[in-house]
Amino acid sequence: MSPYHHGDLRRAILTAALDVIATDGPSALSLRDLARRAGVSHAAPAHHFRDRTGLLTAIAAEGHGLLAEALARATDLRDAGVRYVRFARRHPAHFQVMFTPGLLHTDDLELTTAQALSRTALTDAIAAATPPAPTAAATPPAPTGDDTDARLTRIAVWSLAHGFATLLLDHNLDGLLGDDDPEEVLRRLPMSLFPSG
Amino acid sequence: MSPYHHGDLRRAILTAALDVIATDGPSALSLRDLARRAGVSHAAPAHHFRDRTGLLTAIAAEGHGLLAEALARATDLRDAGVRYVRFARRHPAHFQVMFTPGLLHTDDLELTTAQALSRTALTDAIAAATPPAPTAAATPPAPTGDDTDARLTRIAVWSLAHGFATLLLDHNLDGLLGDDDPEEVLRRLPMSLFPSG
DNA sequence: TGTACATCAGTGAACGCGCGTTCACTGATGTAC
DNA sequence: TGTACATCAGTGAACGCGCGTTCACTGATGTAC
Repeated sequence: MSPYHHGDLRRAILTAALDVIATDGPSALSLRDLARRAGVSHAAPAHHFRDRTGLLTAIAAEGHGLLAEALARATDLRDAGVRYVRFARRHPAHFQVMFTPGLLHTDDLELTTAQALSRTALTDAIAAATPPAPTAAATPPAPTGDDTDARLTRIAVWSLAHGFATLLLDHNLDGLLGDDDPEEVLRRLPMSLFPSG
Repeated sequence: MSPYHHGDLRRAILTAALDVIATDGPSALSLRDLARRAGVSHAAPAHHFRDRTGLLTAIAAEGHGLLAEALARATDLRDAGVRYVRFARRHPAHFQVMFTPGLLHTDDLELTTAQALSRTALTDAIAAATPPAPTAAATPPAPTGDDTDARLTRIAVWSLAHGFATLLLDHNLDGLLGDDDPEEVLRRLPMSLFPSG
């Protein structure tokens, strides 16, 4: 019993870290604590992740991969937003880490690759969902180029989904949502932003 | 020189704390460090803020006061969004702290009072700006009560502004904004969400 | 104007703690021949 | 099938550090009489 080699210590530490982050935030992370949770000597984690930042970087990269995967299946723009928020709720620890570059080795190759993946996924969802027609009644059919429209749309959708997810995770919407299902509220939320539905 | 009494140690520590938070985040705060920065013995801060959490709670309360003040001057809904983001940019440390209840003494009276103030300010801005007419073309003139509309509007505007501010502060929009003024982009952003403009 | 006393703000030494890092090590695994 | 060797994963003792907290203290300020 208790063999010398752990089997999959890397995964075990990641899992423990996700647990800690989801409960107490990234600042509560300590390599020694994670080693303890994985039943391993305190110096072991350094073998797999150079340091705290390396560990967080690995989590962020994994998160971008998962997010890209989720967004790739989006059927339209509204669905992309819903999937974004769903991702944040299912993987709160990843979500909390992946958009705070101060915690990460921002030049890590694995990370930048995964980031590009999730960015592309969001851009694709928007490109697929927006023929150039805006729905605002007051403005004429968009004399500006599609690029500008797509860019503004992207910022708007991303901001909305990101803000909703952030406020939700930090319990700032509790009072406003009552017992309603957050996902359902989100779906009904920004009608005019989602012309495809 | 160097009189025994500091003069306004409380303010000095707050200022130092805001500086640290804006630079390295709330997790970088240590009371000893702040005492050092204020040129005061390390046990002094405890006189004014019981502990780290007490200090952060004071900052959050101050932040909600400042936000309420800014929002109270809003002329319409779009302006409220702009002011929200402007607040986040001018007071990044306050902003970072005030919506993460995990860092705070959530039952602190000063805090809850200030929170109520900023919430009211946002609600007022929305109530003033939205006669019950929704702009979405596909739906009939809103058979549901005004309350629902106002609630959804509030969540949408808040999410959008909050998401934009958060992404902006963490430099996640750098690539998308280029050299454009963030405030200007925000203003043009969500046309259909701001029927009054 | 003077004295006594309470209150408040800040001091500085001491404590125990958990942390990251280093380092020589040992056990397990795989590969070459 | 067997042996030698390299490589990798994890150990455990030791270190120095900054932290929060406690505590008896002292200097400054204000107020009552």
